[in-house]
Parts: sequence; C-alpha cells; structure tokens
Amino acid sequence: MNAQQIRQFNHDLLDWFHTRGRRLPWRETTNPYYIWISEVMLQQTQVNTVIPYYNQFISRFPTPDALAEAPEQEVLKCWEGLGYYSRARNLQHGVREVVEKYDGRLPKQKDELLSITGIGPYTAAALLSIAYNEPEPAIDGNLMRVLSRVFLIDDDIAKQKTRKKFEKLASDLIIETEPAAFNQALMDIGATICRPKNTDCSECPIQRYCLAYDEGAQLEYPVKSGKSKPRLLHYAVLLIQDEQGRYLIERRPDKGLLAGLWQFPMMAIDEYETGPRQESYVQDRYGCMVSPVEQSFSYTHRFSHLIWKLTIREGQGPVRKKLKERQRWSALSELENYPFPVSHQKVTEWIKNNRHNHT
DNA sequence: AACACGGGGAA
DNA sequence: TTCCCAGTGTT
Repeated sequence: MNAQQIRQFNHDLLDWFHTRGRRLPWRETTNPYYIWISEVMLQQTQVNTVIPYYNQFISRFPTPDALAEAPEQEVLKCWEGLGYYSRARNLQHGVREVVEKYDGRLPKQKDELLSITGIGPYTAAALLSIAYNEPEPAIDGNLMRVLSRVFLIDDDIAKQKTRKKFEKLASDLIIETEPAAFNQALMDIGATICRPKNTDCSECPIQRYCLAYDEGAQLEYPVKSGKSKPRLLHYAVLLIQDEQGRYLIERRPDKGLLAGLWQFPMMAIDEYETGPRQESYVQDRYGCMVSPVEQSFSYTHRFSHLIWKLTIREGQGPVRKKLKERQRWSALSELENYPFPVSHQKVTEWIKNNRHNHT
C-alpha cells in the first residue's frame, strides 16, 4: 500500500471501530494495571470467558499493592477455571517486581516492560499502545489471521519468525493518531468477523483491501503447521476419607501442570499392569486400601496437549499415615475454599450427586 | 526452535 | 469430535 492507501485503510478501520467496536470492561479504564490484568487474562482465552473473572479480580485486587501482598493461593482461587495458571502466578510475580522496582507504577519503556515476569512481546505492545498510546502493533493470533488474509501471507504462523514479519507489516500500517484503536479494531474484526472458519466478510470494514477475499481464499489463511496429537494418560482418583468423613486432598507441585492447585490424590495407571503394584502404592502412600478394579465412575478430561482418563476408586480401611506438608483433610463443604482444576471439580460434583455419607 | 501449559466455545 | 483462541516461560 502507498501512503494514501494506508491513510484510507486507517480511516475505514478506525471509523468502524468507533461505531461498531465492542464495549468491554477493560476499555472503560485507562489504568495500566487494569489493562495489564485484562491482557494477561485474554491470553489464549476468549472475551466472554474473561469478563466475570476480570471484574472479580480488580474488585478483589484493586491496586498493585493489593495483588502483591495477597497469598498466592488466594490469587489462584480467583483464577480457578480460567486455565493456564502460570499466568496468575507470573502476574503476581510481575506485580511484585513493579512494586519493588517502579514504586507500583508500570514503566513506559518497552525493554523495561519486557523484563517483567509474564510480560512478553504481545503484552508489552498491548500496554504501550492501549495504556500509553504509543504506535506499537500488538501482534497476536487474531491480527496474524486478519493480516495474513488481507495481504495473502502464507508464512507458518506457528513459527516465531513469522510474528516479526507481521510486526514489521503492522508497523508500516499503524498511524500515530490512535494506536490503541488500531490494535483493538483488528482484534475485534478477528474475533467477530474474520473468524477462523465462519467468516462474515460482508460486514468487514476492510474487505476492499483484502486479497484473500478477492480470491475467495479466506479459509486458506493463515497457514499453520500441524500440532501433535495429545497423549492419553490413565489415572485413578482416590477418594480417601478419615473417620469424620473428611476427604484427603493434596496440593500439586509448584511447577508443571496445574501447579499449586489442589486435587484428590491421583495414581497413574499403566494400562497393561494391574493389581499388586497399585495396591502397594496406595498402601505405602496413604496407609489404606482402595476398591479393586470395578469402577464407580470414569470420565475423560481433555487438555490441549494431553488427555486424562480418570477412574474413581474409593479408599477402604483405616488411614494410618500422617499427613504430609501438602496434604489436608477437607470436609466436602470446605473443598470450595481451595483452588481446584475443573477436572477435579467434576469429582466433587460426582460425590455430591452419588454419595450420601457427607459430613 | 520446540515444547509445556487449561479450558470453553464454535462448527 | 476437532479446532481455535488477546502468549509466555523453559529447555
């Protein structure tokens, strides 16, 4: 595009945004801290899912100090069900850095933003453009999809290098006047019009610039290399109760999958190995027996990169083992005080619906 | 550069 | 079912 076309492109884009752009809670504020929270929540998570979490979160942690001082478990509880829990941990870690190094105010330099835990290239650019009105293109999956169609770019968007290419392209398009609106307009188009499958080109304010539309090739873009199939893992979920009927729960390790969240004890099951080894595992670890092979309840939980097949087994006999640091007895009614992954919230629901020896 | 990391919504 | 998503940190 030449300079004149770029001006017209911006005009069409921004004009549409001001009349048809979405009204969202984090667009009602100029507080960089709130915008930061919204951007982190929106990573890999859709707007409608985020809205209630965002409102609750800023109400609970209205200032960087409030978040910095909160117990991590409380932050995770507010994040419960949102997924990618390292985002919450990194956000709090980053806020603590901001409180210590920058007196609680987000810096305005790109390199300083990038040095903060949880702020990567996208979030730094989003903060610069949305909170500080700097002409910085915020390249995410949405923008890459829209721009790959408009300009027929067939580079693999799964590659890191490709993001830089879009960065450069968008840098040439973005103008000084309204950088926040530029980014948010393209995000809104990506989310509501230029969708991955069901495109709605008749509503698109930049249809006249779109080369893919000209060729009817919208669905050929963006090009993205294939993902490997998720692995299947079998687990027994152990329902172990003490004499008061409380359930044994454990806190997961501080790193890795679902870090720091609570769950019922899980025992990996090798599909081709049964019996004695498992029994001794439970005996050693929890000091009780569990019901044998017959399953009371079984279901699968799908993550993006793996699948859990979970089968509930009930503990039997006295529990002698002393609790370890990361273990607790919890009454059924108290489980809601702990952050649980959705996969184990399903277990709680099953208990409530199928067992009657509650405490 | 490749991989780990959740969950919900859409088709 | 399958695919997708306002990414970042680790290896």
